[in-house]
Amino acid sequence: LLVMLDELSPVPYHEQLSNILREQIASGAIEHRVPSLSTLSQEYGVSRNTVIHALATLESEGLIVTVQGRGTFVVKR
Amino acid sequence: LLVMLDELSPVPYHEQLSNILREQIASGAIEHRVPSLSTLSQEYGVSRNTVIHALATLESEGLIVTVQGRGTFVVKR
DNA sequence: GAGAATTTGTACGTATGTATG
DNA sequence: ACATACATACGTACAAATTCT
Repeated sequence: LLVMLDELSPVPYHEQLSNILREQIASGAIEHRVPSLSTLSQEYGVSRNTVIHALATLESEGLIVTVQGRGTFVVKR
Repeated sequence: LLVMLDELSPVPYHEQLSNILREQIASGAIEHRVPSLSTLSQEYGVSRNTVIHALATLESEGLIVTVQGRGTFVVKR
């Protein structure tokens, strides 16, 4: 169920992760809340900073919003 | 001539820097090429990562483009 | 209300890789 | 080949906001 990152791919981790999450949002697999930074970091085996990078991409695309102290959420459209 | 960052400000460094650069682009003080990461890092006394953060903001706004190995450039409009 | 736990935000230093000149 | 310049990624530390006990 959990798509893992490919360390041999030329696509960087942060981009692989944003691609995965974008797809999960599009498919409805993630409906409301995006897992926390720590959770994503552990599940995908990348650093917290890398997760932040991935989420920043999705936020700049307007797909999610992050709220300090609360979490990260899918933008309804 | 060089506006320095305010360490007491609640506005984070990366945002102060992106604000400064945005203004310099708008005013024409930076016409074509944005100083290198190392230059900005040294001049403003912040880390390379912080400069990258600031530039990423401007790039997401479409104001600049960064090209690996070449540099960072103002987008003509 | 107080305190702890959770969660995102900022920032640094470091290392290595990739692309250009 | 060498220097320059951006790209990715890690670990770490602390701050700020929210939520839970």
